[in-house]
Amino acid sequence: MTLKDQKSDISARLKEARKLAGLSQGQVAKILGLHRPTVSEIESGRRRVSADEINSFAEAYEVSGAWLLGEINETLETNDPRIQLAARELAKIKPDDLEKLLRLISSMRDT
Amino acid sequence: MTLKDQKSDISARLKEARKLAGLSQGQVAKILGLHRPTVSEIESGRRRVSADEINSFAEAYEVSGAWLLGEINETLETNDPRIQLAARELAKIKPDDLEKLLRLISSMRDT
DNA sequence: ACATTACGTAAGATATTCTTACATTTGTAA
DNA sequence: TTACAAATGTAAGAATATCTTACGTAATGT
Repeated sequence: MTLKDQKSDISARLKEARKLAGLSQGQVAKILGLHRPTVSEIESGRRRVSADEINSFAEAYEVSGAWLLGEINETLETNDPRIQLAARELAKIKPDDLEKLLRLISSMRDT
Repeated sequence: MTLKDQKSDISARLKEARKLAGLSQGQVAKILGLHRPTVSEIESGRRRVSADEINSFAEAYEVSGAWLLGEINETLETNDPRIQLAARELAKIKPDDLEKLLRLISSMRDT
């Protein structure tokens, strides 16, 4: 699989975000501790971007990492008979723990 | 800079999310088109994770990429054994139903 | 036009990742 | 416990990607 075939085009968003931030590739390279050609390669989609680099870019450009990833909010339907069965399983968990669990899961949940 | 020094520990979240999804490394590897040792290396922090891989993991585990990036505040003690136990129960529920279930319970929680 | 800054790219050196194989751990049934 | 199976960890050479420096072109401003 070539790099160009990758579905999510983070490179375009990185380039767009950089310009919105009013920064040059050289400035960004210095901030992130990269070489300038590396930034060029990234924005042209010839070089991958790691998780930590995404976070660094997001901070430098003041955008969310989620936006850089191209995450799309998806809605979903809530009517399914199997839910009630699953809910009965959940009911076995102690209320105190359930509260914590819900907070954990909701923080992980797709928006 | 070694890989372990990277501030955002996406590897730990990937491992946690996989277990919550009830998947083995082998299953995940097949879904994402990776070799199983690669998943192992990723979860141990010895291999980087690219932007597209983050999106793929997020979809497979049904968590947000933002959470995998560590953007969402982790206010919870995830090493609490009681929560791990509860999470194991939740892992038995089919991923498709999990999100629906969470919505149901969230709506019940508000009173 | 000239100077300066920004950006793209080439090429060899370096580093990472891939792939296969084997080892270790963990879970489970006899 | 022992034995077996499944899951995970890891080693090592091959394949690939990235780094680093250098040079070239395009854009911008004076």
